[in-house]
Amino acid sequence: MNKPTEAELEILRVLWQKGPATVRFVHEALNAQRPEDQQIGYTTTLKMMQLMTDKGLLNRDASQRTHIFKAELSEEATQKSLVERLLDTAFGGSAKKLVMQALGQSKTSRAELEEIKKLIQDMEKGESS
Amino acid sequence: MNKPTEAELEILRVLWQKGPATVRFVHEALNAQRPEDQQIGYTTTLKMMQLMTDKGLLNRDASQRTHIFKAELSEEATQKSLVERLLDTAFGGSAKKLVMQALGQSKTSRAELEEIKKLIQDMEKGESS
DNA sequence: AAAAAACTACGAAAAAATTCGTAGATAAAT
DNA sequence: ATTTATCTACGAATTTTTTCGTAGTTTTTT
Repeated sequence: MNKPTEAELEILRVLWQKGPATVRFVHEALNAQRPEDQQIGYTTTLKMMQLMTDKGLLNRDASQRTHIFKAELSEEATQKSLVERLLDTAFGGSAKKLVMQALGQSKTSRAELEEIKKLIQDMEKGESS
Repeated sequence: MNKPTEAELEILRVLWQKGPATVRFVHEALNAQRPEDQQIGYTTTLKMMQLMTDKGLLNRDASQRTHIFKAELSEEATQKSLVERLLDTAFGGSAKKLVMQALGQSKTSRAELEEIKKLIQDMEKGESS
């Protein structure tokens, strides 16, 4: 029953990528990605992370004055539920459509394409029907 | 600049699937999918569709008293922008991760897998680097 | 032709998500 | 030892999204 909002996802992304971190660290990472004219305040990030902790999205180590937060759910688990949601809210359950959209619009590297192809081949092997 | 909200998507889905329709029709389709205890009011759907029309998401034929609405953007165009959004809000731009998630969790038919593989092969051909 | 049902318009309440300011405490710098 | 910077807590303002009630018309039913 987890559906992180957009703002929450931004924070999760930082934590997934950089590992457990302080509010300050996350905050700076967020603002680094934002245009000059829409930087957010420190307390906004702080509040956000506090709320996320209450919701169970984050986990905090408060043994030091400066708390360390980490994502409670793995990147994969969260992505899975997001894809699931997108799949049936917007794609009527068709993974093919989604995949083709995703590949069609982004410049995916050759190496990545190879990996995907391998995955597909494995799936085809593993399937009986 | 299009990012339909969840509630808006629900309406769009009806219109994509059923074609241009009245508020009444959409409204009933929506409530048909909802549990008894969270049905929405008619004027809610109406207002929603009016707002969507203002935003340019819908298009209305008001020549009759009972207006007929249709989705302004095609299902594909919208899906594209949704995938785009998901890609960079949750997958940090990595189409590979998204694709692998999508394939990993759904039972995609062998035929569909083939189609996807073909797409990938085409992409690999078309690329120079 | 009166009553009931169905429509749109529209203001605004309610709910959800985001943002921020202030206060009080601790640590760091001068 | 003072001042300055940094942190968390927390209430609340703002913004966005969703919901609905009321009013005024037109159509349909009785």
